[in-house]
Amino acid sequence: MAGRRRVGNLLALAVLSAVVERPMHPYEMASVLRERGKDRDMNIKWGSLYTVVRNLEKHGLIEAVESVRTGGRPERTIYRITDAGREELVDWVRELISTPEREFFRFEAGLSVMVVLAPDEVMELLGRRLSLLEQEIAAARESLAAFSRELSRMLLIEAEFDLAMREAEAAWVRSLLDELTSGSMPDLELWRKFHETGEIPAEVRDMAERSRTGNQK
Amino acid sequence: MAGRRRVGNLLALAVLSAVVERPMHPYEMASVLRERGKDRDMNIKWGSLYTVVRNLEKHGLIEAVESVRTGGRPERTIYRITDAGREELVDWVRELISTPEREFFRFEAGLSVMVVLAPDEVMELLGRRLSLLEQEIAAARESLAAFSRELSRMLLIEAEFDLAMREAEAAWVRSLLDELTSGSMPDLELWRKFHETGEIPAEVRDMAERSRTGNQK
DNA sequence: CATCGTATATTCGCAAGCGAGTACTCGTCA
DNA sequence: TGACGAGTACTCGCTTGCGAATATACGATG
Repeated sequence: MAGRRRVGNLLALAVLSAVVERPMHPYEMASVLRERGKDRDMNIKWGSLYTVVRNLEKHGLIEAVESVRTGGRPERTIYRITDAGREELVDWVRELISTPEREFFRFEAGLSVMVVLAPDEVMELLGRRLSLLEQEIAAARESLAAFSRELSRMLLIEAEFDLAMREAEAAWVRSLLDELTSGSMPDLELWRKFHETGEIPAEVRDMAERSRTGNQK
Repeated sequence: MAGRRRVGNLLALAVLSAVVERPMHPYEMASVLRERGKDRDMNIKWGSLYTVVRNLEKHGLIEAVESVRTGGRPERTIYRITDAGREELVDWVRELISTPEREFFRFEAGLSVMVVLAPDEVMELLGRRLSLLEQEIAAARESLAAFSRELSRMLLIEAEFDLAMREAEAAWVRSLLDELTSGSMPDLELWRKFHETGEIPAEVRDMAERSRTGNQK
């Protein structure tokens, strides 16, 4: 999965951002990252931690400093970041911030095959989505407000972004739902017919077949 | 990766949505899906096609009908959807539409570690992102308009969603950039200092350490 | 009719990812 | 004092994902 990154997993970014402050052993990285809520910003699976650390070492981005044994615990290997690692970290962050990447929302996949359901069911499902979204937004807003009282905004910027995206999604769903329920969405009757008749409309499919070429990106 | 889905890869959803119309062999599924632009709605890697098809068969969601040989071409196995497959398809779409799932934007990961860069650099990078986003949006808008001329809106709904999300992102970035350049973002001076001094501020980190608990979800 | 490019159709093998398991330690509460 | 639960620290092994390779057919072109 590397792409241009030698270790592609975002957990590697998190690890680098931890060891850049001081040398640590893997379990400590996990604690630090958890404490800072990084597992909420990235999709971190702790099962991958040791694999990722090993790969980072293999590529010279971090290096083992020493192995200490405290009490009877298993031996812990302490890693520190290398110059190459520091460079990778900075370069990676630059890229993540400066370069928009196509995100594939699971919702989008759902929308793109929604015609397998009846329109009325879709409306109901969208309604459910909207109300769940609203709940989440309320909770997120509240928790953000709570944190803001003791934390600089700059450290909460990701949470603000996340909130903004959810609000945008909710707004979009709301407007789609309006169009569907008010009946102002074109071809809605056609769609409904398919589901009473049974199957997919040759005419529309043909249209689809025809034009699909030369899209952006 | 399955979760509750027996075959977790979204390519499996696409495959099901293709074979629900008529039996096909794998390569034909690929052509059909490509033609319909499904590879733009989901993050499809064609290298996974045969693995996914095999897994779908293994779980009884599709089944082989026959193997035909046309000319000297390699033998093609034709699959049709089963009742279980139809059920899975419908249920999956229901879930995708009704249940919002936390998406992990790569940008968010970047934001969450942006403090490793100097504030002025971040502003520059955000500027670059914004202009790239604007280009993409313009292109997407244009291509959507082109398609709309010959295609029902309902078949372009995903593209509309995608566009809306990008617009929301652009708006958010623009407003962040404004706050940073106008200097209205709090603690900006503190941040700048770190980078002249050299390192991360104990005070702020401590704040961070303290409060992180009981977030939403 | 030799050649070349494009479409057809699939296989292979490595490596990444990660859920689940292991094993030990320490504090505490009865 | 011994049992228990929570935390510490890591390992294992299966599965999935996917880039790259393979091999043949077909039509166009010189």
